[in-house]
Amino acid sequence: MTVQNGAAAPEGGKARRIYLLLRDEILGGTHAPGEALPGELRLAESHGVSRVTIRRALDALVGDGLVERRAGSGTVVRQPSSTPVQLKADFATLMPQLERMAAETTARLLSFAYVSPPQQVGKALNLGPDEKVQRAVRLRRAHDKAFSHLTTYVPERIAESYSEADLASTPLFRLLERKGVRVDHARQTVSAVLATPETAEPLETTVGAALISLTRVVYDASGDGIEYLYALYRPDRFQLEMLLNRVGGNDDRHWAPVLSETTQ
Amino acid sequence: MTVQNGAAAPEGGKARRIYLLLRDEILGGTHAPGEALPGELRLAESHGVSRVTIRRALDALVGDGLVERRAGSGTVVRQPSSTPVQLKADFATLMPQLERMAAETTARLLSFAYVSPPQQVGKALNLGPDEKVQRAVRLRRAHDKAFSHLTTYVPERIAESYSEADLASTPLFRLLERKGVRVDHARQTVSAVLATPETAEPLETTVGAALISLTRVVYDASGDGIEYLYALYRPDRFQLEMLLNRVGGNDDRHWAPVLSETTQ
DNA sequence: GCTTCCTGTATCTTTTAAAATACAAATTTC
DNA sequence: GAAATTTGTATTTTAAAAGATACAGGAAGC
Repeated sequence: MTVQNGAAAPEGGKARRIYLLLRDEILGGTHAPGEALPGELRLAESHGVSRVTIRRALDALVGDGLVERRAGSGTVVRQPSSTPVQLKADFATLMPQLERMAAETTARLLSFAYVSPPQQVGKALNLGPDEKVQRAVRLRRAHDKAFSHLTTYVPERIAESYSEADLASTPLFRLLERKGVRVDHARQTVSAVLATPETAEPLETTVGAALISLTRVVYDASGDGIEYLYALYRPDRFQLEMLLNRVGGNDDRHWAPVLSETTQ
Repeated sequence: MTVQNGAAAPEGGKARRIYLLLRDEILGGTHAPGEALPGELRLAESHGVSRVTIRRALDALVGDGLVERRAGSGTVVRQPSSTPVQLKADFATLMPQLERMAAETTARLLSFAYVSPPQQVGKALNLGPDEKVQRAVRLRRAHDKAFSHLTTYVPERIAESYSEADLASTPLFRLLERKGVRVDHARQTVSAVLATPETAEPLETTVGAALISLTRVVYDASGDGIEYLYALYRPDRFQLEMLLNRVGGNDDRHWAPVLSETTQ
């Protein structure tokens, strides 16, 4: 990553790079709705490319409905008429959020199979070398817009207590507790990844777009891994949010998450 | 984003796209260290490009020191010798973590100025139309490797109580409390963005790489905004982690974050 | 030792992207 | 209404990326 002595990273289409950057900035709020972007000539100069290239990037943004151009006037960020509702999940109390959310959202099962676990999954769940896992890939939509791509791995011995049909209708969580698994604690990690051809397509986005990734490993009371979740979220349609309070006395002031109801 | 009626997004350099994807997968653990990648021919087929293009992408990975190639044998993911230490921060108790971390890390001030706030910042801090803010951009390194890029906005009336030199030596947080600001609560949001030319360079990464973004707004007891933080993290050098416990009785079982010491 | 599967290397062609440039037309500003 | 600024459009040229193809050479399995 740091070492750049060998071959340099391929530059890649400049128009596309600028398209992705501008899109990111617009969705991220750097360019607020209603605000005019810098002129094409200015953009060309600041990005070190020709105006034609800037134009190609802007064409794509117009195609996405993110900006409007007016000859002679400028290019303006559109009001996000189509996505006024952005889903938010609270970090601190994640599950209840998700369960409540499940009412408004639909989940589609994209794939379902028993496979040998990827190395990292086997390690996290502490599986034997020949133990198999059930892998399920689901796509969640809200208001007919895909916002998350979930891949779950469950050890075969636990997974065999429910069917594919159960999974399609009931949250995995409920199924496990019904079976008598005593869910105890979990560890989750948040990161960022690029959309691949496999994940971009169901999420209705572009290869190379930034996605939030969340990895969660759930354990039972005895410390055995129960479930490995790898979730991808479109940052423009889903946010992970959390409230913190400053607590404690003078010597030990620190932050603690607010556990009450959802923010907002 | 969804609407693809207008101009399609520019395709962009395929070699670069594949380079970024493979890099992402390697750093994300999909291809474990020591494991052989699929052969060039296989990769070419699965990505729908020629072998030459795959080769260009792999060349760049070799240049980054992420993979090793052996003629006749294959291409293998290298053991990450250079970055064995990955920093982790706990979400639930973020600040203590950061303060402790500050001991091992260095921070460099990249820019310091009083400016008119971006629209989103002004709104979040509930500033008047002509109120200015102090903007400071800092770069954090650990073991000589940059891992985070921080931009903070503080209303002018609060910021004027400390100098640029203070900021370089003392955490912003301490400065505020010393001044008598009663830090009360905060709201933070995690997302994912692409590295821009401006952020990629100091973070020693590539334009178009995925970065974790964290936005935090800190309020005082009366609800006034004190600080707006926009942080970018390299996902390969920094992780946001959090432990959860399953708590509550039968009727109201839910998750609660573990507040004790760091995980790991 | 033979076969198979892989990477290394080289050349040539085709395709695509980017740049340079010029000018028309709409809009704002003064 | 003149000037300046901005987007719209078109053409030509240049540069870069991708593809197709062929063959040499190392490594592993049988």
